[in-house]
Amino acid sequence: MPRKPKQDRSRATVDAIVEAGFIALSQRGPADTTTRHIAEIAGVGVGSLYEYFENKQAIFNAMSQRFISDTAAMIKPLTPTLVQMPIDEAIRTLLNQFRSFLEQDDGRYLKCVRYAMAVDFELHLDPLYKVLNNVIMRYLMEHPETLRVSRIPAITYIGINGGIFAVIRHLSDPDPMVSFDEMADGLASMIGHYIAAELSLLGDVVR
Amino acid sequence: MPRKPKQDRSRATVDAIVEAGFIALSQRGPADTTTRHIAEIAGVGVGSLYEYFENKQAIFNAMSQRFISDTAAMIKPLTPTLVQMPIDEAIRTLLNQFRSFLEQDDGRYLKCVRYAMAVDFELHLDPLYKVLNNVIMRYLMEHPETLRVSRIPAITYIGINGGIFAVIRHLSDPDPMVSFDEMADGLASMIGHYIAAELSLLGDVVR
DNA sequence: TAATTTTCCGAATTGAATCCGAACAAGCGT
DNA sequence: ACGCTTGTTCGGATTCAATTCGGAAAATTA
Repeated sequence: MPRKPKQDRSRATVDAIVEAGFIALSQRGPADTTTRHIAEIAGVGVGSLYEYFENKQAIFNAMSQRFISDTAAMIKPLTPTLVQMPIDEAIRTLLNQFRSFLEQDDGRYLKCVRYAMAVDFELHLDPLYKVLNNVIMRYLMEHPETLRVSRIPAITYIGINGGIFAVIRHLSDPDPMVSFDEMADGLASMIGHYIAAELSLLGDVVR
Repeated sequence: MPRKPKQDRSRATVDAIVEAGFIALSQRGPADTTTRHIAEIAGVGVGSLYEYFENKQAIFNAMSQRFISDTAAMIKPLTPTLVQMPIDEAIRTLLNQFRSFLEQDDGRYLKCVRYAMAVDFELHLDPLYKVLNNVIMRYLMEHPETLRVSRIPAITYIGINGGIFAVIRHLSDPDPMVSFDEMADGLASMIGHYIAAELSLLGDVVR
């Protein structure tokens, strides 16, 4: 029965715990991250963890949620710029931004995603999907001719999921077959060509 | 210091333990899968687990390895058939086979893969990559004109990683935006169109 | 069969996660 | 300022799962 923090002091404690979770997890890995480590790094007693979190797993969940909402917050302001770009450039930009985001703070997020991310990913990824879907929707409205491309929902689904996991996997891969830029370029031109092919097909039919 | 099994009896025990791991994990989830459960399901004493496995994590690792090698073994014999198909049909076939494979035995594998990251077992994907790369290499040799398509390594990388994770994620998604077939069709036509677009581009240059 | 090696076991140990009640701080009406 | 209620912190005590260990049982060898 964890409580909700009512005062500023306790909100700061909760924050410190989540932050300490990122530090501990990225430093020691999942096996050696104990509640005492987290408490020590956060500068609070072990007992305090259980004031606001059901159990250790709940701390990881909170971290996951914060990570996703931070990612979404990072992408949201890019929307206006992205929708003005050619599709392939937009994808390259997005992938590169995601990469720097994951690598900031000495790769803290990246290390954590590797471990903690998938506990329940459908639940936590939601805000990120929302933002990305929004980007795509605005893109379509900005370029109305692309609305006639078929299989847009399926391509969106694959693009988003494939993109997210390909980036994470690539950054975790000690010996990737292709460079990051090559991969980004590959995904960008795959989707770019798909749309071009669909549009020219439409042109043929209309003609 | 876990030992290597020397007799048939002990090899059967090791097998039973790994098998019990799959059953326990898919039935109770990662948090409630204890060494005692695994031992009980396997029909051995708890102590026996540690005769052949360093620790609980090592059991999960063995499961991961078995899962990947089973997957690779499932795909390998499909190679000759796949390389004769049009690319989009080959992709659809592969994705559907992967799906049924994951869903066999009441989704035992699927559930385990979902928990995979939660339990922190690194998927030892290497053997699977090897088989898939082999399929692609033979495909290219069977259809030499496709060798001139650019960015083949990058597209391969994205296709494999995107494909694996898109399938797993889709099958775990309680409310997917698109049907499985739509997704498979999307990936298939995306790659199909990419290759077609690249080839027609080459044609223009040559002409 | 006796000696040796391999396998199996489960009670005892260990250590991390979790609980809990006492002590400390903040808000609040008087 | 003062007492009262509510929010917050803490760390020793408790609980429970992972792991160990020493010896019994089974298989193998000679």
